[in-house]
Amino acid sequence: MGRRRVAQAKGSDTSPTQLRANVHASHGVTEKRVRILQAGMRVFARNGFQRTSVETVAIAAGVSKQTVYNHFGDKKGLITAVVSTAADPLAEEFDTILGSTLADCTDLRANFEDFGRRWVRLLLGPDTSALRWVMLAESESQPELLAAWGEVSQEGALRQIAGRIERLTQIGQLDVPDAWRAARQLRALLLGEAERVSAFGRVALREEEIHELVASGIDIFLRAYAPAGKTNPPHPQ
Amino acid sequence: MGRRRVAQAKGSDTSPTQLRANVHASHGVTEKRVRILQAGMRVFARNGFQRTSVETVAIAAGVSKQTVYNHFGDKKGLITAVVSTAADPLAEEFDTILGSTLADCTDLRANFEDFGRRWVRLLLGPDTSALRWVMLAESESQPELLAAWGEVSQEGALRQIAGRIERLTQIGQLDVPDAWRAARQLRALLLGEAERVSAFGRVALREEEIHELVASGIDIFLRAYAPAGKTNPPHPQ
DNA sequence: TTTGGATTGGACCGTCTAGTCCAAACGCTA
DNA sequence: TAGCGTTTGGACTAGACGGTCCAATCCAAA
Repeated sequence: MGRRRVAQAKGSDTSPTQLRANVHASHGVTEKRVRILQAGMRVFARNGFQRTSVETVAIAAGVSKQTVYNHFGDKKGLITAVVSTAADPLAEEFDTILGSTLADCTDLRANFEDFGRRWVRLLLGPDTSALRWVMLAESESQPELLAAWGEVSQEGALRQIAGRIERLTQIGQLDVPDAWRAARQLRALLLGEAERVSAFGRVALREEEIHELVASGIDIFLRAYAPAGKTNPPHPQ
Repeated sequence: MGRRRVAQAKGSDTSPTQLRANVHASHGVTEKRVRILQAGMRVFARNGFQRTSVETVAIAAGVSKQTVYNHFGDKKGLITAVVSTAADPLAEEFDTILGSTLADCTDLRANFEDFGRRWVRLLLGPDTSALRWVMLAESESQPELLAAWGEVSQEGALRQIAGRIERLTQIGQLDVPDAWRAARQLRALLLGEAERVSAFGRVALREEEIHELVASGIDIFLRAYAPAGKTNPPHPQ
């Protein structure tokens, strides 16, 4: 703990562009740190936490091993930093998704499918699936890692979804006797199936797989919960 | 010419089981082997494959390390033997379950719930959840391990379930337009949710959790697919 | 009793890795 | 230019682990 530590300064800048050419130019304080985090993400996602040595990360980052230890203390600190850096934008993104879907609307099916696709993409898309797998696989040693990540698929997200379902029921667009249960069912249909198809995050889902999978889940969901009067149009494709 | 030396366990030893040519008396030959397998199951399930040394297994089995190597060649062989020993009864058990459920019957809901509970119990009950977790977590190094195990939750089982659903549709007890898709939905509702609740096999499911989870899954399934005429009685509880 | 495979204990090797330590080099800023 | 914090490379410790080798021993069958 007593190690000197550079300022936390966790910028929300996750700009895709990396490898800025300026070797020493602009204020190198956080630069090394960012490079280590990015390299860690790459190499951890590919090889797993346990099977990746600190030195490997250092080399991948073009940095000495000692620098890694200077910044993150020990391997556990490095892993934690990498994971939380990756998981940070997720909750926010989930709110964004929910902000524009599952509301009162004209085409309920299209709306739910849109939500489902974006939710699945968020958790199992190309950017996140590998790291998600690693976290799942090795969370035994660090269970707290899954907390931040899981937030967007756990109780917090579920509560919000249940709220939306309840409101849709109140305005007559759905006929759901138990919103909480329905939210869990929806998660199972979307994320459960997505996780299986993606081998629990080991392979990224293709867009067409996401489409089919979400269409299937939303179909049974609306078949079960669309009001009797509503037509519940089957997918036109 | 050396002594016995179970020579070159490396490459050529791809034979699944060395099938001890039981040169010896009936009892002693397999006894050590069985003890090693049982100990391996215990200790692997608790600590994982990678973090458990061969010597640990040997000690837990009350056997010398060399004996383990004599029987299984190397660590990979040991793991494979342990897993397949555990997974062996699963497929058979699934057939048993399916043999007595999802057939023509009077109470469809009770029948489906019975099937669901037994399926979930088979894959995530107290006996199997720990080992399942370990397999899932460490299948990166040995993907083939999941094959035998996954058989009861993968395509094979799914095909059988789809067959049952199709027949039930033909005799008018269900109204399912796409049996294959419905089978996948059923799996997501039952196993997907069960896996999440059990933290992907890390903790065994309690019987009441299984009950609630299966009741929920079957409820939406029948709500979606019960024929319009059928009453589809909600769970009396 | 002899025989020979099965078993044992333990030394041993090579490799990998987390983490430490340090002196020299570097680069920014006063 | 001098000072000061960061970085670097590399040597080093300590421990874990897979796997091998071997001499001694056990034990049931012939």
